[in-house]
Amino acid sequence: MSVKTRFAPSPTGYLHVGGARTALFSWLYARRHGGRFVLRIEDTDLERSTQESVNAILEGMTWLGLEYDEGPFYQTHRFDRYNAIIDTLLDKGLAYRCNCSKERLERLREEQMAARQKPRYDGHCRNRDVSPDEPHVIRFRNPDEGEVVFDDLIRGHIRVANSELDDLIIRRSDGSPTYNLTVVVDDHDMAITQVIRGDDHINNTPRQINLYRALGWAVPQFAHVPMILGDDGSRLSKRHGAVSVMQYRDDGYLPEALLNYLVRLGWSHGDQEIFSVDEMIALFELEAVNRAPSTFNTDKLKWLNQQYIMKSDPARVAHLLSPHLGDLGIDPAGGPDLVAVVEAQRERASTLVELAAISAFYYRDFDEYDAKAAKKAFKGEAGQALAAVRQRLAGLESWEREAIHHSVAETVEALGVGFGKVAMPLRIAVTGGAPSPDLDLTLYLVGREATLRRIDRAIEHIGEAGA
RNA sequence: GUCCCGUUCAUCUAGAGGCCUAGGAUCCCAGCCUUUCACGCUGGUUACAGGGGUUCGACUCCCCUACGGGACGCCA
Repeated sequence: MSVKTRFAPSPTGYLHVGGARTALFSWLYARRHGGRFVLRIEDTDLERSTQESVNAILEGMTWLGLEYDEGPFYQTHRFDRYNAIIDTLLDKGLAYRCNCSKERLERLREEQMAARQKPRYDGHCRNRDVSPDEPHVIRFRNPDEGEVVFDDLIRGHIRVANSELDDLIIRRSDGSPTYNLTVVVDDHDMAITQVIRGDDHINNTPRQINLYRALGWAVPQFAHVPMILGDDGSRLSKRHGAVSVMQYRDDGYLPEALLNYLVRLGWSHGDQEIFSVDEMIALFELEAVNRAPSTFNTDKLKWLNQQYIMKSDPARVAHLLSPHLGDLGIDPAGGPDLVAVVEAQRERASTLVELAAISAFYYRDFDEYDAKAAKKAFKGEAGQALAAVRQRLAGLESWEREAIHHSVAETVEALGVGFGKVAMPLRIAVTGGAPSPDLDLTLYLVGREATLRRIDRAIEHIGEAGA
């Protein structure tokens, strides 16, 4: 049977990093085995599901490049199918109507807790033959005896006694089907071969297996991936900072960097840290996924992001950088070639937001000098050095790196000082103190006009400070 | 409370009984490189949760304890 996996989020919020990793693992498994990947929207909770959330999830999947082969399917479009299955179960006596009041259920629960027992429905309505005409829910008749055993592809052998389970509700009193029923019907109907999902579902699995059996369906394989924790060891949530995948785009991360970070969170292939998407596909194994939950670490994500900024095609980085420059009010079209700027600055930033910030000076005069850098550079004979080098730069026939370099070198020689005495003030004068590459390259990219203008400004600044 | 699952450096992880005086990566520290900042390079600090077994030998197997997480919804 050919492999088919799925990602089945409920649209009650944005796509968060935990869901994204589950989707990634599922997607990788399908790609690795030449199978198909399905996207299914589990929107049976009419109260909380929203179209905005569906859009946000779709947008996140697209940004990460997790393209699906089928779907998105919506469970709300399949109610007839679910109801048909429920009716079958009812006819066969494998499900029954229950009209227990919330009060009774609440009391039962409290009694069981008090008696140090696991709260579970007591089967009160199993043989009461509740009329279809009165308000009721439908419960699945879970087996009383025996146990459910399954081999989780990640967790291994798991066994749960049926006595631990109870008769779960499969249709609400408003007539809508519930999760545990719909997920089974869908995974069966869509011929899912490996159910890869978060391990918060591990306790649901035995119930679902009982449903498969009652319906006479083949049980798929399961793989429960551990969850992602925040830096305080609790389940990752908004209070830990960015959890929305799209937030990472806005914060200047490349999708492939996030993907690489996510794939290494809970999975490994020896000592390898950097994986292209093709490598992930070629090497991914569910068997190598860790059983323990892991903590999200932004420092490592940043390092990976920097690696990708440094090694990716500069034209692509430039393309992704543009909107971040736009956020700063900069239109790169009005200055040096953005690709050249990216090549010059790329190893100095760990996010595109940082890259934009340290590259702004190529496109516009900065507001003020970095205090520390200015203090260090604009002292002693800095003014004279700047004036001297300005003269040479102004007289250059062509504005080329080599010529610029010679101008600086000649100034250094003429003044009989160390290289830094000229280079430092010049660099700060032109960049304001922002991280920058070789001086000649920096000046070349900034251009003659802006360079000379900024040198004059620095000389003036030094004069004011000295006076 | 009951059940399920988990536990190697601060963090992500390697380790499938001897290869382990536990390896890699991030972070941190020191040094080198250097006209700034980085990148890069070199080195350093730091871990098998605890206790019992099994074994000639245990990070690896078993048990208990502790700690952590999850589930126990007419949520998914």
